[in-house]
Amino acid sequence: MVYRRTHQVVKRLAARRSAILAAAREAAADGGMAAVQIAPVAVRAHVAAGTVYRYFPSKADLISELIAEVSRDELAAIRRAADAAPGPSSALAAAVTTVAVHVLSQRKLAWGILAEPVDVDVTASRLASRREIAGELAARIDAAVRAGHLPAQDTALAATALLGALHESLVGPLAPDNLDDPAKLRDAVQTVTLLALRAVGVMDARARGLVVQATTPAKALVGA
Amino acid sequence: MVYRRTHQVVKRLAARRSAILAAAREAAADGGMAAVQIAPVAVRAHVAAGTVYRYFPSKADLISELIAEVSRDELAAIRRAADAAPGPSSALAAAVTTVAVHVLSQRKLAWGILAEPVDVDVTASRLASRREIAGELAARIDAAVRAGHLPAQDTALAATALLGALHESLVGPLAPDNLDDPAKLRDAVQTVTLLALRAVGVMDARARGLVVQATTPAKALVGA
DNA sequence: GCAAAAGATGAACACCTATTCAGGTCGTCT
DNA sequence: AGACGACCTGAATAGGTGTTCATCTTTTGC
Repeated sequence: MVYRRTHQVVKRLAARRSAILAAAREAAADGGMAAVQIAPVAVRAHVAAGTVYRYFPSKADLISELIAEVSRDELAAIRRAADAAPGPSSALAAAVTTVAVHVLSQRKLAWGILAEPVDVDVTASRLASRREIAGELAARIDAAVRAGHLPAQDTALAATALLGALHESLVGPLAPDNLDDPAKLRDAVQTVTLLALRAVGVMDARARGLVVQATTPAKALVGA
Repeated sequence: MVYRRTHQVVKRLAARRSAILAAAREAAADGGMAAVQIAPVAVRAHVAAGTVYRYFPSKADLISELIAEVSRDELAAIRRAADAAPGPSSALAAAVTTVAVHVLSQRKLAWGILAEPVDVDVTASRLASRREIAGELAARIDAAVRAGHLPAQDTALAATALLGALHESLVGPLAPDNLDDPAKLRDAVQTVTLLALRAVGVMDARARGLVVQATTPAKALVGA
């Protein structure tokens, strides 16, 4: 006798898996990674603790997938914003702004994905996540360099530095804590974007223009 | 009968305390914060595990003091380098270079102090540490702004961003791993310093000059 | 409808390291 | 020297959470 999964069952299994991941994401979004514990996540997903282990070999795998998922979304958003820009410099500005906005709109989640201490080893997926995002930024910087808008430089290092600057200043422990006010929030995004653009060699005056352009379509996101 | 500590005993107690802290620092320097465990640290310091608790109420306190100590050293080095510079812009460049060099010369320790996951809560001392260093950088940026060398800006945010950029690009997970070669190491320091100076508004050409100036006295440190 | 297989359950287990504390040693005062 | 207090020791404890597994429930194939 050969047992075969019914289509319905396949769907239910997939749904459960998603539910568990979603539960983990919710937990992370509102309590940081520390809140991503097997038992509470299981409760949120309406399953038993043991069930989690039928879908993820270990907590480390669960968190790794969570990181990968968030990272994928982030990357897609960056590409979308950058591709919609009229030129390489605008694209870079848009990419930077997108990172800033996303990070700010989900601070706890971002902090958890990026740097919050976790009891299991998730360095590999964090590394992959950073590599993806930094890689995209590097590509945009490179495009601007090739277009002659920026001086030649080590784009990989520059991209990494930009990410560090964005993260530390917006969700790091020294990040201003009064960013609930949308106006301040937008200011922060603009300030940091300006810093980032100048860092890679955009002249001050031009950078200011790019920042304003890039922030305009992102305003809606900030509100969200 | 009133028991009084002999001078000799006072000295021995102080020495033990230092020994424990030093042991913790060594452990962190060669295995990261994860290696700072009570038992191994006690062994390194030639005392019993229980003795550690006669000097530090808890592991969190031990690590907090470790962070504070390293941070103090770092701050002193930054001030020394900056004060020795001929002008505000040079001072800023020197400060940034110093941070970069220090961080690179003790990567594991720096990573541990800054961001490595720890099982106890050390957010307070990490925060204090960042505040001190960022504050110093902010002061240097401010001086350059007042001297008319830089555009007006949110110096606190800028300082934070610079720190983030330095840390992420030099000791973060994406940091190049081939920095054992002194030449590459110097290149990395220069590249990042250049980025940082441009970020706060130093013009490209001038920034390049400042970087070279600032790196010259720091060469010796890089070798160390 | 029924047997066999897959899936789900959740209480019990395992593990790891910070922390404690009863007992021993050393230093201080008379 | 003797007695008392301070200090040190390190094996035992504690506590919290990821993981397992015997048992129950649901689904499949005939």
